[in-house]
Amino acid sequence: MMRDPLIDLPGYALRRAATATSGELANLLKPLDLRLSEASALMLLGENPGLTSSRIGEVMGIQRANMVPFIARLEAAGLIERDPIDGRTQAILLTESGEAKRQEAHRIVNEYEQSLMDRVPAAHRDHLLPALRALWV
Amino acid sequence: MMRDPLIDLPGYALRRAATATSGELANLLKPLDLRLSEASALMLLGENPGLTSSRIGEVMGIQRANMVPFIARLEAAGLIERDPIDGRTQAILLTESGEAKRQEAHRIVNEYEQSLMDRVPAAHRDHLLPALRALWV
DNA sequence: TATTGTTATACTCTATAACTATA
DNA sequence: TATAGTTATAGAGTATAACAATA
Repeated sequence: MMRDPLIDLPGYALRRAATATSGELANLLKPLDLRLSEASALMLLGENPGLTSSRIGEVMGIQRANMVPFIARLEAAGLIERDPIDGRTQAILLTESGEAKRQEAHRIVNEYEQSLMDRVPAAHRDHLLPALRALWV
Repeated sequence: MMRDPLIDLPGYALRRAATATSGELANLLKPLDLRLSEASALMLLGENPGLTSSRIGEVMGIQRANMVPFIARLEAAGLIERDPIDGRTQAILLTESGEAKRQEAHRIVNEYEQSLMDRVPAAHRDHLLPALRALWV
């Protein structure tokens, strides 16, 4: 009854899939009062304590300028603390409550990621991640 | 030298791939003064003249409330016009200049989508779209 | 001179609630 | 009573330019 010229475009499908799944996971994280990007940062810091703000931004693809309110919110929530390295650089560390929050987030995220893969037909499943990596410069 | 626990998560890779590629295409469309979503709408209207605002929103996953400024901007740019169906419903039609813009956008988008697929290793290429469709509810 | 963190600002996309006019 | 379009508003992510303090 109508022809949709968009659904055959991989880039369009990529955007739709990303916004749909991001919204789902964001809702699962809402009870923790964590945004998606914040949960990601906690997980990154869990494996790499003491990263600087700039370095976190590089890894996660967030610009330095945008890291300022980002880190400030995590600090205000008591999840991280800053440990000065020298006069201009600060190591970011999880607080005790940040580590607890990280564990909760980790469980929710991993469970969701598993459910995502379950939704992908088995024949395509192993191809998804490598294909995505090729697009994500 | 650092372990990134995020890059193995398909949902995370999906977001990164989507934002990276969306940004690239958005830049290609900037000379046309078209946003990504606007180019998509023009392409949709090209195949389906006379869709209502609500219907466009349903197909593209944009909420009714957000369609108002969206359609208003396209109208202000002279790319579409509204043709009242009854007292509360209006068909959206491409103007002549909207159709011209649609053709330009179509060329740029299709070229970019092709380049996207070229970036995906051949072994994974045919799996990408079906995998994405399974995630995009 | 280059880098880290910062301020200020703007734009795009998404989300929610509630209103109006009409079917 | 349900629907199409609308208003208002907020939040999240991204982008750019410019600055201060420090290395």
